[in-house]
Amino acid sequence: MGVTIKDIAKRAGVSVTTVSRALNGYKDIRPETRDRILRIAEEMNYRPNAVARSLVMKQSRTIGLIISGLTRSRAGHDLTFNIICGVNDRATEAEYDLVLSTTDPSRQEQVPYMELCRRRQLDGVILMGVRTDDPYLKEVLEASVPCVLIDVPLVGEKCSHVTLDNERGARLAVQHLIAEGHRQIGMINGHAQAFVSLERLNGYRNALKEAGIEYRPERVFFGDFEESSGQEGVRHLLSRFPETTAVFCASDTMAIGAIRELKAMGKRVPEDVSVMGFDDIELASFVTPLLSTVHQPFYEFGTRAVDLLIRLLKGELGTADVVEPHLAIRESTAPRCP
Amino acid sequence: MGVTIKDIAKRAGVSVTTVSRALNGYKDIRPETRDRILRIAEEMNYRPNAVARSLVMKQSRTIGLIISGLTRSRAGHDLTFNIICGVNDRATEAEYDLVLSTTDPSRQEQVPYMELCRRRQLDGVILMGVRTDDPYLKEVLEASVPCVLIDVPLVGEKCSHVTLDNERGARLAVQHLIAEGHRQIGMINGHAQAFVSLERLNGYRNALKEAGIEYRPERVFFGDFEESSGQEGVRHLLSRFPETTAVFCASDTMAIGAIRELKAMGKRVPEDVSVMGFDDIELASFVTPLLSTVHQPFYEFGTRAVDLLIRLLKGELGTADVVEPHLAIRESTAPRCP
DNA sequence: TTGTAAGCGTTATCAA
DNA sequence: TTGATAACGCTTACAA
Repeated sequence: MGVTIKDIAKRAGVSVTTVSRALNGYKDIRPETRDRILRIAEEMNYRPNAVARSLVMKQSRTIGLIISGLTRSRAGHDLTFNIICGVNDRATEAEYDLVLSTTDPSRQEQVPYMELCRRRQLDGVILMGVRTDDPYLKEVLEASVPCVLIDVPLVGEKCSHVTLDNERGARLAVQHLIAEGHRQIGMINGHAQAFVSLERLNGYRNALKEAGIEYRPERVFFGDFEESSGQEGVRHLLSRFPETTAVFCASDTMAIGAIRELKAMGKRVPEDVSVMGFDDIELASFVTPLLSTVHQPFYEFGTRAVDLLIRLLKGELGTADVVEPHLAIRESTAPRCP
Repeated sequence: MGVTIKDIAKRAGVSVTTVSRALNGYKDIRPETRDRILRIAEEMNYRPNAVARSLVMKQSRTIGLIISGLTRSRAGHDLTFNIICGVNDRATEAEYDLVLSTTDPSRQEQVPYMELCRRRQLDGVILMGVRTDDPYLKEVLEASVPCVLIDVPLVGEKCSHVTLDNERGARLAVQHLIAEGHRQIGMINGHAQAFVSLERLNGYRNALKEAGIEYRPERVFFGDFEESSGQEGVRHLLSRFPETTAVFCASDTMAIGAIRELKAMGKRVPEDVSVMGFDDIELASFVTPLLSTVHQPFYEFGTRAVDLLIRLLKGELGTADVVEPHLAIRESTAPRCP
């Protein structure tokens, strides 16, 4: 089937060593010999066997993209997809192959992190979707395989991460609401097992504090990033605090749910209640009203993750890459009506 | 670093052959020996090296998902993502690893199809996004590596495909429009290099023919599946045929563009003009008005593609898997106003 | 500048 | 039931 360097060696009347040297661009080889070998390889339509090479080189030029809970959440589609694209594009540029792998906490106990890496001789791993209580987490830090986490603020010798400055993003969002005159501001957060939820909550608290508004924990509803929990959150929040004029949501998907529920309750958005999202998914620019939100450059998260990983692969120490958030103000927020 | 069967052999006082046999569940081995080896492997935290195994077995238990033009089109996000999820889930179930790879026609001339397969010893490939004029196409049919195409109606000895019955889907869509009283029906098609465009055009023609409505080629605008070409299509169609009361679009994304443009022209949807989409992407259920469209089960395309591939891998002959379309009628279509 | 030979971790063939 | 040994396709000391 496949042409091997042995075949080329035979045809060129040299040893496999020489062929290997020619193919890999070593210079301790006579130019004519090299050219002849290259020509023959071309003629025979030779393709190197990456598997054999991996075996001897002990590295595969392959990186793993491990996504925890891929299909389970509908909320993360746009987000996940764009990260995948970013990772893929940058990995391709850098001539790394990409193996896609998904898990969920239940599966991880049988198939530990390292198994995935070792089995495929992955040079490095990009890991996303892990929760604070995820069993992978401790493995990652101890592991010998370089790893880049997305949205998990961990740094180790062989471990970097990329994430938005979530505290700042949330703070900007709530500051905006406050600047528009709102003071009765509720929050619909993600679940407490996501690092970003905690950070966004801090941003919310800090913005209130700065403005001299009392923080009340009962004003924060913990959902799960999905649309239905946005609806739930609104019901919960508005039944307890009917005076609420603005809601800050930790995801666009929940913001969409919130708006849906507000409409169902006969409230107008943004006239009666302003709603601020987080993520800036594609949908945010299509729903009615258009969503005001905190923009996250997901595609760039992907490319940056690969860059971080490549640096780790070169032996550099782990580091954090925190990207600056910025607001995308559209139609779902407005000055408080007097 | 890694524990190998050699290490186990040494510790167990047997040969590597015996270890291999024990690990692979052969029965020509004394149970006690086997159990002892298994226990030792467990103790030493042994993980098989898939790379070494691939080299000797000449198969990798890996399938390639090759996507042509992944990032270029914004239109295909939801579609592509769901197919990826389906492929991934099913592949994982069947214990195949997945390598993700993207190309575009320009890159293909340097990196031919077979190179990808051979380099990674892929057992099989799932290929999507290819156009009628794609250089990969002839390679695929000649290649020795089993391949499943998505939305490309090709069958070969080692080549299957999965696709919607696009002709039928389009026909149902246009029949619905006709049943609602429309007779002045334009079509905004995808580009002519997509197989599905041709099939959907046939569906449109056939539905008209059945109803005794004259087919006029000028009523068909060829776009590129993207939103902007939906807008363009509407401008084009309505300037020539102001009497148009319904537009059938070959993608939801174009339908959204079409609606946007109609609104900009001061037309109401669906009161003045009905708009029918195709795909049933997530967005279709969020835009205003909600999109009437032809549903495509993308996730299932992914799982079915893997199933087809596995059958090919078992030596079965290539086959077609054509899935039945069904309509999702929402708000963007309505009976023609008298 | 080139070749010999060992080795990467595994499976497979053949004898014992 | 077990063990040498070769093989998979490649890289790399080391020697010539």
